[in-house]
Amino acid sequence: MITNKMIPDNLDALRARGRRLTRPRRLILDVVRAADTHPTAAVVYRRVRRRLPRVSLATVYRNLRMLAAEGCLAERAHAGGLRFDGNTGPHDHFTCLVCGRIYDVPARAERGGRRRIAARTGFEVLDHRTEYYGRCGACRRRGRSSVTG
Amino acid sequence: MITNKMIPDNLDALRARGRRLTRPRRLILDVVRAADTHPTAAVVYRRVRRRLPRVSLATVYRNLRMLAAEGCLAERAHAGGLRFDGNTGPHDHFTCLVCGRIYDVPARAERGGRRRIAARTGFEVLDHRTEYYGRCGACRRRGRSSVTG
DNA sequence: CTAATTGCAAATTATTTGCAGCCCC
DNA sequence: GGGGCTGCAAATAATTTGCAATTAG
Repeated sequence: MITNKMIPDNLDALRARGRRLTRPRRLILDVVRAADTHPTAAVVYRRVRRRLPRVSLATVYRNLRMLAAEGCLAERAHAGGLRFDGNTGPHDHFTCLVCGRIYDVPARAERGGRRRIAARTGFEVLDHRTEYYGRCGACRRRGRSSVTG
Repeated sequence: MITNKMIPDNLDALRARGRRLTRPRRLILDVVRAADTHPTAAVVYRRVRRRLPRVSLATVYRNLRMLAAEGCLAERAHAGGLRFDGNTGPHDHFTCLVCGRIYDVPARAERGGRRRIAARTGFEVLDHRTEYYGRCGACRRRGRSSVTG
């Protein structure tokens, strides 16, 4: 089990870089970190507004982008828009083709795949990421087909 | 080396499904298949119009989506918009962080990663895909840093 | 204090849709 | 010749930006 307590709170590092820790900013980061699956900007916006109703969508977008640039969270392009991931540690993703939810799964062990690509292509490989697709436990139990919905 | 000759020309299969092989449709598929890297809808649109200047952007979008649904090409969400891939065989991708180009690379051998995920999560894993990130050969030779551009 | 940050509204960008006419099969 | 397809233009959806007012440090 991974909790936020185990992840060093890089808010102080942010402050050191001249970023201010405003109420909306803290809350946006909290919401993303507390999220079960990987929320879109719109979802973050709705959750943030439950506690701070004056926050604008523009502020949510600005902060999500800034926090991603600062390494406090990860930004990922998806069909239907960007999604944000409060887990910055190494891990892979599983996308349920039925319900669309995206789950974190433990990272696959690295067995020289990067080196192999580099050797074959002459490219400099700096990072890699694996995505899995299928049917999650909940949808499986409900007997929902991944094709017919 | 994989060539289009080895991929059965599923245009006939399309026709069998009641789809018509119009001039724009053929050309759109040709353009995507002939593309070096993975074009956006806008890029496909520009290339198609070089040969068929009356084609509209809406037609390009409609056909890209339809051809993807029919399995003639693959659609992938990326920062900056959707991209399309004429190579429907199994392969992974390498994204150059300097120039943004996306290259096909041979698929990593499957070593039980899917089974492992299934065992740990109880999910039904149907597919998986690995993305590599780094600096491509051209950008490397030009000495462009992946950070400073 | 004062520069970063915000809310609001308007601007961009990406993608989809409605519909009358066109053209594959 | 009839229904799928197309072009055009207008509609949505997603994201960004300008700017005066606000606020953290």
